[in-house]
Amino acid sequence: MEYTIQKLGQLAGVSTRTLRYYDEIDILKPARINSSGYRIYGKAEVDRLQQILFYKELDLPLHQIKEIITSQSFSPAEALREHREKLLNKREQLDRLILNVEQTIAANEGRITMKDKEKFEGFKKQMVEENEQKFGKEIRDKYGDQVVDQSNKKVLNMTQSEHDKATQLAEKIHTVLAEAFKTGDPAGDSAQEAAELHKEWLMLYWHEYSKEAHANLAQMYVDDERFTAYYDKDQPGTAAFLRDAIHIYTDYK
Amino acid sequence: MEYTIQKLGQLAGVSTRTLRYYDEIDILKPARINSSGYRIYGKAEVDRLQQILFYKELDLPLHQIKEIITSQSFSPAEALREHREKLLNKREQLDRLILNVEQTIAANEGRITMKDKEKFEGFKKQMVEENEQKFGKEIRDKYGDQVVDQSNKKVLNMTQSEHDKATQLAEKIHTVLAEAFKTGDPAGDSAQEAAELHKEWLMLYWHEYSKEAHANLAQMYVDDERFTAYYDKDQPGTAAFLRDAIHIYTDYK
DNA sequence: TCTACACCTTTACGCCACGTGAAGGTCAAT
DNA sequence: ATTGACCTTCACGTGGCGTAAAGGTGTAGA
Repeated sequence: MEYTIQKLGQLAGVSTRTLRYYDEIDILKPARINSSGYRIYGKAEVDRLQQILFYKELDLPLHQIKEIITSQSFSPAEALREHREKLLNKREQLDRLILNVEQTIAANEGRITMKDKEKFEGFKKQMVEENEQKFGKEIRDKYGDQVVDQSNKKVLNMTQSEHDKATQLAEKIHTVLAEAFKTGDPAGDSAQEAAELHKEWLMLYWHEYSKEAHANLAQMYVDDERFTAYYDKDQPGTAAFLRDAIHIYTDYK
Repeated sequence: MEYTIQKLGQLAGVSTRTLRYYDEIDILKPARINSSGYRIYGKAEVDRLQQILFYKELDLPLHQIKEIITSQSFSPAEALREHREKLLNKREQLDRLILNVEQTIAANEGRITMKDKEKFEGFKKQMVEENEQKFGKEIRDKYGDQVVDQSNKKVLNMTQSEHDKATQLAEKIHTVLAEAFKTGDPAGDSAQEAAELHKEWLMLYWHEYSKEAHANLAQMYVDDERFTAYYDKDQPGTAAFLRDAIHIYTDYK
């Protein structure tokens, strides 16, 4: 199959200018030039263009791409494996970024707090601070995507009235919880009322309720400092107290 | 919390040059200038930089970003929701690209064939040819990630000797299958031998075997033209014949 | 056969988002 | 008092094209 410059451009989704530029910098030459001086591309050029675009997707500069695919030690098969690796990396980074956005939304709604540093998780391309970057992932691994995702997903589709209700409930939890915290008894009436209210509040975000998930989430409030900071901001120890109350409420262990 | 230009740069993973440029083009001004002329950034600037980087991740030019975040009708909360949407879109596209790479690898190894057009699926950003773009996804939805992923994943980590063995087995399947096809009986000895060999071959790619997955894959060979083309290339109808043989072999239905 | 129109060509200037000096001032520690 | 890590402005360079401008080519229809 032979292609003119425009045909190839449409096939691959690039402009004719781009193809001429690639010709100019000797990274993709046409298979031949016809009698009128038109550039004609063949099968090999199609594959080569595909290779180029793969590398471009990884943000490699063209001169490096040129080096790579013109080097005689270049193995297309191996290169593809590496591509795949790097794309999977990129997807992980994108996932971090999505997590970041979701957390920023949550932070804006007062469901968690965020440190300045955390605001930029997912932007950094390098693997510096690998620990830090894995933060979100660890939470997910430990408590399951279910907990993190569900609460994020539903809130993003809430109506205004639902949202107002949630805010009101959250405030009520706060006052009842503060009252209960003074008694120091997580099994007491007010603490159990807080746990009950917390369940109600949770139902605005979750589709299904399970005691186990509720208890897990309570533990997460203690383990994840961003949640802890939110609950502890008036009285340190409140997050742990809420966890205890919920664990009693849910008969956990 | 206050930051000097370098501190903010490290926090956000951008260069000081970038921050000075953002100052220059009035997209991100420091909170104040100290007595020595140093740029000092505060909390509001941190948040604004985060917004800018979100938009940059979506490849918006800076002047547009400026317009957006300086417009008084700009709602950060809504913007975040939109961000999330677009990032999810981007991830879908990335998934298509990964699928593309995996298919290219498979094509190179002769497990499927690929048309020129398909070589560029996933590069095109627009939603033209929506049907075509969903192709890979549909296969996944229909047969489950398990079937597609497992066969892709393991082959990418195969050693040379494993790979040689796979190639030999594939050839043997081909000859036995061609022989069986002549008899026309998918329940016959040679057809069942082909099915058995196909299972052996499969075990080089899969971690676990189940009759159901095997039967499903066989049906996919018929439904997905790329596989069909591979099996039918010598004798049309071979893919369907293999499916029948495997369905008998696995007692499917 | 003329004309329209969609192609193709080369040449050349422009642009964005910085990178990379150069030349010099500031700050904290030694 | 010196070092060295900061900061400043000014200014030129660059990558990967976009976008005319000016002209040649191919073919379908009047």
